[in-house]
Amino acid sequence: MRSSRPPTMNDVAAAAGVGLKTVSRYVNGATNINQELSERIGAAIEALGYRHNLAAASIRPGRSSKVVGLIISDLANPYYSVLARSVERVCTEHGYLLMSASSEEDAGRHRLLVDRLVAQRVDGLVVVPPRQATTSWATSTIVHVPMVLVDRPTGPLESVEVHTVLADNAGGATRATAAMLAAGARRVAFLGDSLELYTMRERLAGYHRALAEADLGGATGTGPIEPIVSDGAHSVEDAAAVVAGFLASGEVDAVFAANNRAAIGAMQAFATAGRRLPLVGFDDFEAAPLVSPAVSVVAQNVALMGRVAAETLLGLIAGEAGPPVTHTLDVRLELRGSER
Amino acid sequence: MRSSRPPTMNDVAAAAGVGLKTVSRYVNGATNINQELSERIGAAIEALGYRHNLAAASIRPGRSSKVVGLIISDLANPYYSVLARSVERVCTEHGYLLMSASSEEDAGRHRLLVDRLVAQRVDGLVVVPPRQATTSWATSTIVHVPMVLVDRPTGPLESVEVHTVLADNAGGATRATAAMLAAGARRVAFLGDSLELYTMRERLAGYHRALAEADLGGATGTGPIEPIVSDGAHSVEDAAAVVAGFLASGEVDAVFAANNRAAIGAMQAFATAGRRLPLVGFDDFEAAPLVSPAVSVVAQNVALMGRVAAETLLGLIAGEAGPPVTHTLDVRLELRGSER
DNA sequence: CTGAAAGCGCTTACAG
DNA sequence: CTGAAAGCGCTTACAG
Repeated sequence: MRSSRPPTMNDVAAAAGVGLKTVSRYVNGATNINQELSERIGAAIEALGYRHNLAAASIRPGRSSKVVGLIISDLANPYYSVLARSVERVCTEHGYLLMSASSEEDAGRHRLLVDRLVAQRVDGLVVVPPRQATTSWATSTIVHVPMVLVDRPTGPLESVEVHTVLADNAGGATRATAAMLAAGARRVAFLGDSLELYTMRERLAGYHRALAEADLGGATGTGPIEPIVSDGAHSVEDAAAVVAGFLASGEVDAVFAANNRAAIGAMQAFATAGRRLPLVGFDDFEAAPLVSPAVSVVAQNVALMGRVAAETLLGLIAGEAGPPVTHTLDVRLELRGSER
Repeated sequence: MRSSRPPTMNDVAAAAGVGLKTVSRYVNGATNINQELSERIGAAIEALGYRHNLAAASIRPGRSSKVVGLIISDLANPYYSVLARSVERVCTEHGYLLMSASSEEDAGRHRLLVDRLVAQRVDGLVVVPPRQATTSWATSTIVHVPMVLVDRPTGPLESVEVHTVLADNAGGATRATAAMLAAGARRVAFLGDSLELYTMRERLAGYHRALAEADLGGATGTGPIEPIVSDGAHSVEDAAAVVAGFLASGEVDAVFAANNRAAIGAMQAFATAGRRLPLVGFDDFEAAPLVSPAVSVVAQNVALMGRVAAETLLGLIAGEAGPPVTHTLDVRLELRGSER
């Protein structure tokens, strides 16, 4: 089916009886070409089935590949697929193609992907940093290719500043917790995933702040509010089990679910137990507005995060200078009923 | 930050005082290299910060780029992101990188993406065909690069057979419709998206078959069952409006929602009206098991479709011959309660 | 406006 | 086991 050797620009030049350079200009859309030569080249390309080879065209240093790399945790996770789509959209607008890869939250695999993408000579990288980097990967990568971080900042090992796009995790968590406190809850539990995750640490800090502010405000009038913290919501099942425990203990009267797996697990536990507690989740999810009562959430503008990251990267690629900046994007508290 | 000219293999060879070829062997993992030279090369690479240039390495004809292209409708759609993740996983297992792009169901953009990916010299393509191709894009593409179709077959304009991975859309629709008929429904409506979509036509055909079989079986005993068909469920809102109409008319006593936007729209219309009809959807979705009653669906094994497509493509790339085959994967009827 | 030459970073036969 | 030469498909100065 496929011929042994695909036709090259040289073949086209020979067939059209013109110089190689003229074919190159034709293919690259130069306008000032003799009408007749132009037609002969077009015919030769058609007849030979010639396809321009962008990979060959881009090996010359300084010439960009017009490909951007994206490293996320897992493309099947809606959070990351929306992010990827948003990055892709910006790339498309600027004539770039996207190469995306899932690190699966594995630092070794993350490192491998960075190296591979750099070897592939992408023009730049949008990266969700690995959970626990054991090497200063960002510092060594930034030397080779422009890079923007998203969702999480660099780790403590890094000795370089990088452009970063974050959501206001702490602020959102504070508002979510405060909403339940305002509705009369007193023993609000934090239900999150591993505190190795930057986003979880931030959300936990925000939760603590809300409790402290309620104390100061004398909102409850009966002494300090004790935090109740679980970082065991690695999966929906784990989260459901923890919440079942909350229900059984009788010591919890509201739940701040710090990611959407936690929120869904809580919903399952409520359904199983036949009774519910006030609930606010972090990150919106498809089912949230469809159940009864609809689940209140802190919603990140994921598409905007992707757009800002991609536009920042494209700016860097285009040569924009300036010190690295961290964008912290606002989140939205979506009150739908479950907070009371 | 980035030096003017990145170091090349030649620079490494000079710095290490060895031939270019030896550096090439070192970089490509050849084992039979003099220990001392090997160490000098390693040190030079480290000192210079050399990175292998895969783009340059792959321009030689016959040498693969180890990159696979994927064209889907929209990466932010969970159906496609799960498909993409599955393709990515197989690629990873075989040392390939994935370049994915969203066609947005636009034939022109689809064509552009195919051309761009071919120009980029991907080793192969996994493609969701465009809804309404006005050119024989598949026929002309297959000449340049191995290709596997997924979710939909080639259009009528194509004069070539291509490996294809499909779900049993018609069979699933028949079973979904039959389940509601069996539960006593008599006026089951089909609620789908544009019939320009292959999958919609197949699901509609399956729906008709279920009605015809019920007639033959004398399931209702009161004459032929009349089909009620709407292809207006382009969005959740549209679907909700159509279902609101069904409820108001009193002429519909069950709904087969032929995609998950239609199912979600139906749920919203039920919630608004305060009463529901038996419902079965096509394609599982996150909220389906979480609502009450839980929504019954026909579930495709999307991950398996991606895997089969990717493995077929990698086989083609590896040189496996044989006539194109169409894989039609089974779907699963997930009965959760809403069918009655 | 057009072409022959040199070169991009790398690998592939070919000698040693 | 190692290296100098030729070549991959293309673009970039440089002449005309």
